[in-house]
Amino acid sequence: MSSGRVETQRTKSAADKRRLILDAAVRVFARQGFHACRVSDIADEAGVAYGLVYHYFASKDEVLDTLFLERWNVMLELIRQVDGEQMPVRDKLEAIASFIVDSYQHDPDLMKVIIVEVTRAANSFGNTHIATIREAYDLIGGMISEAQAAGLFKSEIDARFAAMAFYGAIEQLLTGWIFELLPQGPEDFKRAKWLVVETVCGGLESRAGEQERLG
Amino acid sequence: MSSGRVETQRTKSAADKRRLILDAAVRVFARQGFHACRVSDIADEAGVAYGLVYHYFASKDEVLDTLFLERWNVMLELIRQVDGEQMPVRDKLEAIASFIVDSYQHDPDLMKVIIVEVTRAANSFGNTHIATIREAYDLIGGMISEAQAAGLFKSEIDARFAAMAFYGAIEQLLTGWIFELLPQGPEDFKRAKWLVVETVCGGLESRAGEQERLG
DNA sequence: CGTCATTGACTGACCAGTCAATCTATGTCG
DNA sequence: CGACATAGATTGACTGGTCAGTCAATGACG
Repeated sequence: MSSGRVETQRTKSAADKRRLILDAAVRVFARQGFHACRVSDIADEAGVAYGLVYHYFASKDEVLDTLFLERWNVMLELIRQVDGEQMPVRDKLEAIASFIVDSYQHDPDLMKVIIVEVTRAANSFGNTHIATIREAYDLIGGMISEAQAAGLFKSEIDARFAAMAFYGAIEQLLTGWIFELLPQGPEDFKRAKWLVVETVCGGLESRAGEQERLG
Repeated sequence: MSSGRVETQRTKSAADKRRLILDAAVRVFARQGFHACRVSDIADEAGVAYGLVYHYFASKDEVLDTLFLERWNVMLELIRQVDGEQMPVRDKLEAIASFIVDSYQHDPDLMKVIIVEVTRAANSFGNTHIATIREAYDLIGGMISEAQAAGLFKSEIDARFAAMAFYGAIEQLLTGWIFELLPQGPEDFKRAKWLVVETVCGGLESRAGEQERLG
């Protein structure tokens, strides 16, 4: 029992150091960018020796890979779960938007790193993880496709394109927050979740506007 | 007259070298990424000596700055022009979407570089050019705001957020093409222009779907 | 004492930017 | 016309600094 506790303690302690480094890396990557920062910056931020980073990770790249995969897999799980449930498309899309916005609200640095250093980095990490990234797009595309088959969504708009537009709209809101171009109070986050879904599903046009255009 | 022609010839020739370097840089940046490429790669690609790059540009950064500003300013001009014209919002937004999609179709490498290396690079070039980038978002936001004031667009959706969602949707389509996740035939480009506007203005929901949701 | 965690000085490679030399085109003047 | 002058274009070897990754030594703990 005592040895078990101690064992757990030791393991936990080791795991904590690893996490300490990961969390420090998030802050450093967010502050300076992946390329602009040195591995020693991460070690310093974590309060550990330079070499320890290489005890837990094979390379600087692997640190970012780990951060990305950790978060993206949680999101994939959420999307898969939502996908399996019986609920209106609109609610499904709102659940996804909510998750992403909540992720940003909870850890803006991490989401900044993921967006800035991975999902758009077509020549480096983005390319490495393209299959994983794509999975999210495909799942969303599937949901939209289903809604189209059910007659709830227009069929003229290719589901894959619509999925990208939807995801892109969300990511750009985060980008707006990252660049401090959009207000980010609790109320703004809450409204943003609804706003993206309303824009993409219901459209920006008011009933009157739409009628005017069509009439 | 003769000396004038010769003068023009010389000037043009010098300008051509500069352009040669810029065009080569686009290809190299698109292929390898800004950070991963060396200045010598640009020189080699352009078929000029290493030092000549520094005759025309103060630094590697300045090459990318130049490429970005050249293109972004053309876009800003287009948006301003559209903004000043008397035409339906939908057509204005479609003009913008068309311009961006056409830009990609005409020079995918350049748009890849601008999106990947600048508009999302929150810690480097994106931050440098944030004021210029923002101008585009603001102009689009202004158009949406006007449409809301005229009762054509819903007023519940903050115009700045809507503008980001709209722009983000377009940029994500380009990202989809860049990562080769979306088909990119001439027909796909044509439909994409319409699709983004239809999604954002009219919404994905079919009349039947919307009625079902509301009823 | 054996195992794993931790340390940080060191190395080897890499590359942006410099610069002195060379070339080319044009202008000028005897 | 030809010799010389000037300025800008062009060249590429070189330098100085940076930094990812290594490793031998030390510490902690059972």
